Amino acid sequence: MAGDERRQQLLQVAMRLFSEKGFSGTTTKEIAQSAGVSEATVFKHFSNKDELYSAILDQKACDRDFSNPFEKIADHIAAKDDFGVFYTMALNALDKHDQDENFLRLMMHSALEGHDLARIFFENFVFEVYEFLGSYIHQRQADGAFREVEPRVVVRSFIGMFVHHSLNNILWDRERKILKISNEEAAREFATIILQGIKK
Amino acid sequence: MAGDERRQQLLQVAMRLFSEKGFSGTTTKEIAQSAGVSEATVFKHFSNKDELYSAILDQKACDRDFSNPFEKIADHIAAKDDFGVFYTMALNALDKHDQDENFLRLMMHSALEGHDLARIFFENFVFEVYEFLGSYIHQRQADGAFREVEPRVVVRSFIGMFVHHSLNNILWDRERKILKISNEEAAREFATIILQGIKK
DNA sequence: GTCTATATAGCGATAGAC
DNA sequence: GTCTATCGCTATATAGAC
Repeated sequence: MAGDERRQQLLQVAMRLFSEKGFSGTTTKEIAQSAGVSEATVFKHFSNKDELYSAILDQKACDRDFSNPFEKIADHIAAKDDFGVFYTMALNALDKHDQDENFLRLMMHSALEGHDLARIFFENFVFEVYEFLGSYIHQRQADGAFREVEPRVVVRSFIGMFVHHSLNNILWDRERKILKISNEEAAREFATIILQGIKK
Repeated sequence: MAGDERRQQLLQVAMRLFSEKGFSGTTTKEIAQSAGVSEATVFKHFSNKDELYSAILDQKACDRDFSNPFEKIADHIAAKDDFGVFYTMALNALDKHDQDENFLRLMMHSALEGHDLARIFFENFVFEVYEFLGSYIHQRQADGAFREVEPRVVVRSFIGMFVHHSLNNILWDRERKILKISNEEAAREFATIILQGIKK
């Protein structure tokens, strides 16, 4: 296998294992075995275990997916389509969490372990969401459409709904037995609750 | 130090370390050093590392704190004081998360690592909250006070707000710089949003 | 109840052949 | 680019003295 190809494969495998068992809970031996190579090969591609995490970070940091939601809701923002803004935001996140199940786990592990991965994600993406959505809420308050609440509290409440929902699905309810609901329905309910909750 | 006393001390130390670094990220040596004893002493009190986790589980499982919120909101339930129910619920959780910062971290680590601790907590406590609060919402829908929404979706949305808020505080905003808000204010906002969000 | 000393195994990482 | 073999270290756990 070509160098770059192998490197990518190892990154994928490491990402999956780190997301399942955390950094300290994953051994280089497991990574090697899951990739079907020897441990020595792993260390030829990444000089040490930490570098594997850094490589994941580099890859995720460059991932333009993070800026996607803003593009997706730009039209709704411009049209002051409140429901469209919140619904699209939630649905986009829920779908992303479903499509890449490991992502949330990886972030949670990283956050708890104090690794940079989650911090970077937070500073580069979550922070932007607060700014972006917060300023929209502020604007709609000026319009007289929303009541006076600290916009960041609203953003936190809203993000809490769908992040917690995804975490529940991943951690306890993978088969969706406790709460059988599609992402579309969930996004609709969350958007409806938050909008009704802050409207004037 | 007496056997029971030492045992309790070791449990406290282990709980703190597990919550900070997870189970696999914590060494028995660290536990011993933090408690000011030798490793051998740790293994005299707990025959192996896993038993330390089990002992924590036993202790937490017996913790009657978990049933507290229901008692605290019983009056509000009886009086159909909607705001009181949701406000007290949220404030109680936020205060508990503040008072025992390690608790949420321990639960998250445990959940991600697939240990029993979080599962037991979920089945014995969280599940009850869904039942309890869910049936109250159902009742208030029958009263015509709340609109028709799946009660469990409402419960999930609401729990999501304050759990996510606590997680944010613990993981990123320990100094409360990003969102400076007291637990009382937060609980009030969350309760207001959810109530306005589901009222008829 | 606690210690020092030690056993055993697994971890991250390297050397050197192919 | 990959392997086998191996190193040094640390982790869990035990033995046995005090």
